[in-house]
Amino acid sequence: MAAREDKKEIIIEKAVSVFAQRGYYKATTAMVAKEAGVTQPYVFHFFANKEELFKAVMDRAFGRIYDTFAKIDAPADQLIETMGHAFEEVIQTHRDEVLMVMQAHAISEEGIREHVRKLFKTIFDSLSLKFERAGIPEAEKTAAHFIGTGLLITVAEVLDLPQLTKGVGDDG
Amino acid sequence: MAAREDKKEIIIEKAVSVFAQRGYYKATTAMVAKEAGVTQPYVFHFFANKEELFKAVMDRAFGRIYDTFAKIDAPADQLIETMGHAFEEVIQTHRDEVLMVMQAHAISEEGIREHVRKLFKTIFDSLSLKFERAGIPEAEKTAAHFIGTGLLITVAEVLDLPQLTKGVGDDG
DNA sequence: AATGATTTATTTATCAATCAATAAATAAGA
DNA sequence: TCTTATTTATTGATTGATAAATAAATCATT
Repeated sequence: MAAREDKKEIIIEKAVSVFAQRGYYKATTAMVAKEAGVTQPYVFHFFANKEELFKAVMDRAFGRIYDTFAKIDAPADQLIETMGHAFEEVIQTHRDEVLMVMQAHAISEEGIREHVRKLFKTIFDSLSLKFERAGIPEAEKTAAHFIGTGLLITVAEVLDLPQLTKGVGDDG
Repeated sequence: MAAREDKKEIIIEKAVSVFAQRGYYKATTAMVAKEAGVTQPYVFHFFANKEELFKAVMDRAFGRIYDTFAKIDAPADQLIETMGHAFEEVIQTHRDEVLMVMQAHAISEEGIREHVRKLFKTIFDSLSLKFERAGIPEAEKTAAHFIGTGLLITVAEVLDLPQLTKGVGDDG
């Protein structure tokens, strides 16, 4: 029988796709449990409530994006382009996670909103620092633009409006 | 006693703020009814279901943003700046409506998503056309960037991260 | 103008469904 | 046997929605 940590891991993994596809409110703990091959009440053995489960899922998804940017090391004049490509790659390999992260700001649960706030701030700060260290002028503005582009890509994906991203990513 | 259309109007008006403040799923028809000074079932006398009510609310909010841009007439070299200022003004005068529109893409109700898609497309097309007619190069890309900035402002507002919008709006 | 009939507006009461969460019971392994 | 892992059974709370009842307004007729 699978060890406790394994089961917890599986639940988080499956919850990512359930939350991503249905959104926080339409995703039920029963669905997550079913996907993970576990009974619904057993989810609450690992997470105090639905909110805590979602936070764990967000940490997982955010972490992947954070790590993707963190490990990039390119010369200043290619940094933004390289990071842009890296982001596009994450979107392809972990589409659900990225879309979920970029839509999380719309969840009106106070605890979640605060958590999401911290995660966005962490990403923004690390982007700013990276750009600043690379000697890129207006590092913060560039970081903000980077996030704004991510949001735009998400809306284009979710609403199936590819026109919105035609030519996006060509420059900074 | 208020005429039928008046009541419907009042319900939409109050529903805007309820939906904006609580989000689609956490907003209940009972709350909307209470704010409008009406009983909960009576809301269903005007709208077939919660979804239809929300669509009406979205039309109202989107319409305001659309009209704001539509009536702007400025020389090409000042158009984007003028429109940016106009948008900032709408955010101040009708904050709830703007934030709601910019977050609507995260609602996972199929009917709503399709409606939101059409509204976003309408705005994007009209922005593109306006920029194109003004002789602005890369009109579509500019329109997309405009929307992306709106999304960024929304996230900054909702998550209380003013750093994200420091310096945003200074250029195109 | 007063009265009664008829339609329109609005409420009370309630249903059926869903869901997160708890508690108690059982199975498995050490 | 004792602990850990997991399930069954159940609950309490919400919520969108419906149906039946009431009140208010409108209108026709005397």
